[in-house]
Amino acid sequence: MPVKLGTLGHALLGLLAMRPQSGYELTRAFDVSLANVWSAKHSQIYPELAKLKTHGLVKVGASGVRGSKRYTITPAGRAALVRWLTETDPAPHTLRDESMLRVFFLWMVPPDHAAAYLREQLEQHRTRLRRYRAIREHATAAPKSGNGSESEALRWSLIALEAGIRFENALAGWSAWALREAGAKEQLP
Amino acid sequence: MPVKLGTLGHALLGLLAMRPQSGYELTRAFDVSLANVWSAKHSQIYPELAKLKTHGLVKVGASGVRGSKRYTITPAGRAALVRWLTETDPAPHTLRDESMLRVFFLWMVPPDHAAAYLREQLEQHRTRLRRYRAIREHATAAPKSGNGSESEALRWSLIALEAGIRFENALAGWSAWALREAGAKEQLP
DNA sequence: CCAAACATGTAACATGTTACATGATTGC
DNA sequence: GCAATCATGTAACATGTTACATGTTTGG
Repeated sequence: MPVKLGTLGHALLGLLAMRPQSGYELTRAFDVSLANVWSAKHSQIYPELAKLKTHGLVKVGASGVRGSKRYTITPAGRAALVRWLTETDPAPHTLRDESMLRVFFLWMVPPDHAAAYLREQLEQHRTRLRRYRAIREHATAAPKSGNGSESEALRWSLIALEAGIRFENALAGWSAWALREAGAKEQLP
Repeated sequence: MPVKLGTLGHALLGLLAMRPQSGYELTRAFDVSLANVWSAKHSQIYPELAKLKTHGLVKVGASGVRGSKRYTITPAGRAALVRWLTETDPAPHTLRDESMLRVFFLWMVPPDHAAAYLREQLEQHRTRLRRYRAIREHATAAPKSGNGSESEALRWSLIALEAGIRFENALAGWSAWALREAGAKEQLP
């Protein structure tokens, strides 16, 4: 019977399918490119890599200069990843958004505080939007060589990035609208 | 020293601030209105309510006909909720979106499967969009009486709903764009 | 030399999910 | 009578976070 992996295990396999990496590099990947869709700390990643290794889905190659372990995906690992992508449905809606949850309860605080909250949300969405756009401009400008896997993976990461851009743009628009909508009550004497 | 509550505890206080409810009703609230921003199962809710009660943030009134317990928020509970809203920052970006994570790895599967995946995402976003719009149309049409808290809470839940509508709309647009973008490679001979 | 970044791991705790367990009421 | 819904709880397991713990290398 094959191992039952969670989302984290598959995410690690997906990152290793692009190129072999160390646990440290994988940890950084969760902090940067993947940060907006999934996150994981190194304390969760190292044990999970050990688990993947036990089940033959990855293997460790030569140690790097500072004692780093280079993990490589095995054919069995690739097969497991493709099965996950083709034969299982994404866990329905794992969205947990504390920022939006708070909006439901803003009627409890003074109107000026609610407005301040929305203004801050607006600023945050705009900041992320600028950052994402900068990344996109940078990535599409660079010629970017590499093996086939890496350039194909880059192509799809840009597609995901576009989702982030549209998402932040929509939510920035919403924040501005909500700010007007929230104030509407007070405008009237 | 005051209790340290997680997001769930505050979400329960927020729901109880609108009106007293039973654990069962709160469970349903997480399945419907709040489902898109936060979720919780009854097995997590009942113990958390007990914890809130222990710390005097809620109290139980008369039992309902089928042995249901009517939880009511206390002044201390309201104070704790307001403190959370005004004095703490939202946990930075708790977004976990398995559907979008998978997009990063779609280069691994045959192009027709990747396209099928995106088409399914498009359908799901459109479906939710229709559902949200229906809820908005229904809610804005109804006169909806109730106590002050409830109508103010409704006002803010509609503001949150608008975010959901704009979000699904943006992501539906993205899905359609991604479908074209993904196919672009194959079009060329 | 020393701080920052590289690099890996474990332990304790918090949160969240699935499965087990039980019983009452309503509508057909 | 019986199925669906209402109603509450616990136990076992899985996942995720914070804190503890240690050692290397590079660059200024």
